[in-house]
Amino acid sequence: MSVEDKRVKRLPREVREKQILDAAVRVFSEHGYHEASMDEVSEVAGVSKPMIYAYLGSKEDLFAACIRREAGLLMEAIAGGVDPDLAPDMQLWMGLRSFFEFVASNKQSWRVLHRQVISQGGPFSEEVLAMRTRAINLVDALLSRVATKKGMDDHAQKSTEAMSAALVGAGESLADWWLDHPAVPTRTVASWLMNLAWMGFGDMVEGNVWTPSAH
Amino acid sequence: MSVEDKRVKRLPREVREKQILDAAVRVFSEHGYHEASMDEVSEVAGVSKPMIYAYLGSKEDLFAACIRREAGLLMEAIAGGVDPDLAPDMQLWMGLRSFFEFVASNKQSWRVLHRQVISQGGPFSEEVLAMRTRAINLVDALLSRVATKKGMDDHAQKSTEAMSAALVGAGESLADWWLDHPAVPTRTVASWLMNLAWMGFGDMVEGNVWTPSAH
Amino acid sequence: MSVEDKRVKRLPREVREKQILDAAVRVFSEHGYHEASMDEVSEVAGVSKPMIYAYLGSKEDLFAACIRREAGLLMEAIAGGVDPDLAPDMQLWMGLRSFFEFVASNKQSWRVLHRQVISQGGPFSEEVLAMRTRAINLVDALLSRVATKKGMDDHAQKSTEAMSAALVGAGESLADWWLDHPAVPTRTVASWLMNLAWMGFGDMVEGNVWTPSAH
Amino acid sequence: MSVEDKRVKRLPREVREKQILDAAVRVFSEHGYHEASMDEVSEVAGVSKPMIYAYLGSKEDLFAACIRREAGLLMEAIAGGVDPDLAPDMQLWMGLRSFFEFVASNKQSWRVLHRQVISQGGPFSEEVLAMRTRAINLVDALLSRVATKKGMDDHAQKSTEAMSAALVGAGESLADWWLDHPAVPTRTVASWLMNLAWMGFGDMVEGNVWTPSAH
DNA sequence: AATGAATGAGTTTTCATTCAT
DNA sequence: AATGAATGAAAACTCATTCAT
Repeated sequence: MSVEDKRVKRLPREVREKQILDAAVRVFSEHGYHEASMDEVSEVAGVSKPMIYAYLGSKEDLFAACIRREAGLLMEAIAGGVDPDLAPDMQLWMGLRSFFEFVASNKQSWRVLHRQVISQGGPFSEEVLAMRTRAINLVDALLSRVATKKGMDDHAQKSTEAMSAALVGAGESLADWWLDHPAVPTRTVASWLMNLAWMGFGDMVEGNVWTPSAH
Repeated sequence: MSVEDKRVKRLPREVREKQILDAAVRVFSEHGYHEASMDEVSEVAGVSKPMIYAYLGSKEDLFAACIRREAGLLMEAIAGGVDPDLAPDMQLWMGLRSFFEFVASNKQSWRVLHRQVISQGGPFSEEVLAMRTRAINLVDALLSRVATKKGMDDHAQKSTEAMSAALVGAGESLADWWLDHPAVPTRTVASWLMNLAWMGFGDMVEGNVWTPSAH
Repeated sequence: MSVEDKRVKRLPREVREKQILDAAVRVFSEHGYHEASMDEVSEVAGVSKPMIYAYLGSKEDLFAACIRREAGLLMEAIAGGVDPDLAPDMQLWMGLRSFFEFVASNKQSWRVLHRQVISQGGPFSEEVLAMRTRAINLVDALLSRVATKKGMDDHAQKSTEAMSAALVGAGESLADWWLDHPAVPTRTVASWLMNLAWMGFGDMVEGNVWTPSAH
Repeated sequence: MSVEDKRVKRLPREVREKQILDAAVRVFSEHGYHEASMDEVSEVAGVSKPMIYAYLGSKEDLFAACIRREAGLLMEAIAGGVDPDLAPDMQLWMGLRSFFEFVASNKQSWRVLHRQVISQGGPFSEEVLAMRTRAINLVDALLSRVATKKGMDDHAQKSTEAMSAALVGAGESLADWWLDHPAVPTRTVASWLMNLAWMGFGDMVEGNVWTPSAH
């Protein structure tokens, strides 16, 4: 009643910006970038449109700000859950768990991040692709350490980047699947992906590969 | 020069429909559904807008038609490359190769299919999600056969669906990565994903799983 | 089955024109001029649009042709029901009966005639107003004869035209009311209007008028 | 010159809404609903189209708003001119005078009200038919009082509704005729219709009816 | 700091009409 | 005689964006 009824006036900029971003994340996550309208954002935020433009800039800018903030939160959550002194496999494991935990408790954030991820070429590619690339690089770093240690040959090493991309995609897809199957516990989903990543990659590193010729 | 310069007149409906669909796939793949305008489609197709509406219906209908056609082609390509009498791993392998071959030679088709896949909630979710679901089910069928044969327990069996979703996501992501690294040969990319899928899943089926407690 | 299934080919012009006009009357009477589309007319007529344009001209022309034909039918029906040698009141009575009979058995014709009657300024004013004027003049002629005979003064005579307009409007409105109350027999409706016209006008002619001063 | 030349800026909503409605009434009365374009309304109103949609909704809504406003004015004018304590004939007389006075001084209002009245089936039938029905009921109430007092039999009583419809139609038609003959004074037109109504109906109530058999 | 008022520029969609066969 | 193919032109409507207060 108090929140919706009477618009609070004269708030400091910081607070207003947060209000607006919260509303924007909600609206973008519900309708997607294109179907979302600035009118709805302003309504949900309880703030007039000119304020949005004054504080956050154009619709595109606003979306970018959302992505940045939510991506930052996701990355923090993962980084916070991982101890960089642990062995790579434990790091991956902790990272995956943190990722799925984040998705579970921040569905809207996840949606807004993931929904437009694919749409290359759109007006916001940069923000979104940058974030995705960061994720891939993170995984790549871990995999590379393992590969190097095990003395993997050049060709195989070059593949870690591709594997990382594949794993990130697997994670995204699995997270989506999970949203439709909420009964599955976090650690179960995480362990599925962990196995896919670790065993699949591990075998490969060890030269234990599937080949058609074997058949 | 001849196709673009001078509008060919009075073509039979079939031909025009194909022209329009071709143009639509191109335009949608370049800009995405929302940024694409019917004006541009009509221009690229060399056909006036009323023809588009007369033959293919609304923008949404047109997009759905694109998805249906391209998804059909992709599925045909895969089905055509797979011999259902082979062992599951060989089927998966052939399927993956066909998939990547299709992506390589039909970049636009792939983009238009993949681009909007994530955007749940749009007006065309149905077409697009249906296609994705078909893909997941296909993989699931293969994985399940293996799991059953190896006497996997119930819990693990239940996971095949999730694994399939993850693998499809991995495939999509890897295909995207590949578009940026065209030097990599088809069979290499395919084998990477094959290993991830087969070895990762195979280990899991055999009870050879990674667990945090081991550390 | 035969009428709808297979378009009969190579019919003489007269027949085609009738087909088209029939369809047009039906379509116009159902949707009104503006909501009606040439596509629907052509479909209902079982004739391609170019034929319509070739035979009947533009949409406006087509509508005018409908009005002309139906108005002609109505006028014929009335004229055929009236014996010009009778006394004016009997002529009016017969005319009214014929009018209501026509409305009862040609609802579509009536609708297409009446519906757009009011819309002065539209593209078809002329046809439609001409028809209405003819009707008013017909009534006027009858009323004038009576007025003259009864030695009505100039001022009152001048009023017959106005009274005729009023009576035509009353007839239209009553016909509409009747369409919603089909249980009422034709002669009852006709007699209501007859009384309104004859007694009301008759009193007036005889100087038996209502005046506010009397109260 | 000042109103049309320079667009007055930043007016309160109320004022703009009135401006828009005024313009809409004018445009609709000139071209009718279908031929009128929102572009023209916006131009005449001196307001951009988005304002129209923001304040008054769709074209249909706008038209409905016009009808409602003008019908309200007409009804008020009539109600304001009638003393409900007077005898029925005086009420009818005062009502008719008020009606014609309104038509005389609000030609546009009358046109916009009357023009589409007939077009049943359009998207706005409801507004327009509702208004007409109100008018008919008003007359019916008066006529019924008389009929009851004079001990009219059931059958005849049932006819008052039809007579009311006829009289309303007569009034509409007469008003139209009058627009083309502006020299005739208001009270003359009103008295014509009054006589038609009162004497014609009065005779009927008294059993003084015209019958064909008398001839 | 904050907003109601306002719009330019675009979108999808439809329809009367005509050409080429 | 007859039509499938084709379009120019315009209509309703929306939205991101900004001005004046």
